Amino acid sequence: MIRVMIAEDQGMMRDALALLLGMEDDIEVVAQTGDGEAILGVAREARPDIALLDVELPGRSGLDAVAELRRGGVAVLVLTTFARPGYLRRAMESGAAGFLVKDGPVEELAAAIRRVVAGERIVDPALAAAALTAGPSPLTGRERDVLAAALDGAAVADIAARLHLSESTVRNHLSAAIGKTRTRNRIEAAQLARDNGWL
Amino acid sequence: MIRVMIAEDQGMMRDALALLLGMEDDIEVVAQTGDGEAILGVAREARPDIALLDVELPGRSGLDAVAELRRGGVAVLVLTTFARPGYLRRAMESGAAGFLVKDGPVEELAAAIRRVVAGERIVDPALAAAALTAGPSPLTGRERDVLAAALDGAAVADIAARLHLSESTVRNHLSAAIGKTRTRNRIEAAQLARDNGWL
DNA sequence: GTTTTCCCATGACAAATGTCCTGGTTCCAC
DNA sequence: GTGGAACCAGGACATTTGTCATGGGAAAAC
Repeated sequence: MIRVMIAEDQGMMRDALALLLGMEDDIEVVAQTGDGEAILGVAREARPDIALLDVELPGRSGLDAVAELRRGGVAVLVLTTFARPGYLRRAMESGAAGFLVKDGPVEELAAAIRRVVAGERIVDPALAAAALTAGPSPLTGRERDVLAAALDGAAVADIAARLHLSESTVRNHLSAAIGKTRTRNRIEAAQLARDNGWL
Repeated sequence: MIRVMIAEDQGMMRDALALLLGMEDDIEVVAQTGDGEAILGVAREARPDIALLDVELPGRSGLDAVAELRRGGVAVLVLTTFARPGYLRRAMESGAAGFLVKDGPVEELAAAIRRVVAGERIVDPALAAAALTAGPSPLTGRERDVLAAALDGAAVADIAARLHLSESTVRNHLSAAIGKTRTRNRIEAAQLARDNGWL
């Protein structure tokens, strides 16, 4: 019996996946949560063989929990809406055993779970190619911070205050990020970075 | 037997919903599509009693299809990830019989379908309140266009070219939109408008 | 037939943004 | 211990953005 836990914030999707997986003879859903913060605690409690993690979760990204779950002997299958190369890269670097996009048919899911438990690694081939061509993030830590803060339309002064920096420094980081992403302003830069999973 | 069609772009969600609804004794899933353009054609073919429509679909928003389905005698239940007041408003004004957010448990879905078929209207109370307090969109048609074009970080010159306007006109529309939304720049204005479902 | 609203457009101005330069610090790698 | 990279900061400058005043045309409302 394969013990599975599910971390997914959309209630309807979470329930549906749990019900469907529960119908498989060799799979048992032992825990569910919609909260990123709760993942590790729930896993410690339920001791699953494998965890199904969404990337975008309230509280804490599923990606942040991968390494720790791995250390606890739990295999991780990352499940996401967005096919972002940087997500795949981070998931794999943290030791995830598989990366699945929610676009595919449900049958893929149970199959992927079985293959992961059997020791295989699962990756969408098209996405893997994209991750390789896009390369790793060219951004430095601070550039990342500044872009993330710029994403919602904050002015330079706001960003500076939020990060405890001078306005000059913020503008320098922004300019560098715009240059590296070959975009024309902070917004394009921030959105490109987000879409590549660099934030 | 209630004949249901599903328009939803996430394959896994679509399959899962179809399977779950198919397990109900009185519900039969007669058609599925992941393409907004295809909704009307599929509905004509399958002649469902009720259509489950996602808002964000490739090709065409589910909201655009509501009025026409309604005219064809098909009840519409709008199902969306995002609880945006403007979506609810538009759905209801186009004649949708219900509006459900994907956050809730799956049991809600079958129940909502039965109630809609019985002639009731289904609305999330919290969301209805938000829609009422937020009021209708204050934006004029052109302001809407300009904000939508600004959403991805385009410069004034780009927007002007895209909409065949002068740069001055674009700046005037943007300024008006910023004023109406009580935001501080085009980005905040565009994001607020998007989050309210005004685009 | 007048008022209102929306649309388009200009010009002028202040403010914010993006670029480039300089120069300082720390930390790591070779 | 030297070079490189990341970090912080300031100043100067051109460009872009946002605001405001003004005015004309079209359509709908009264």
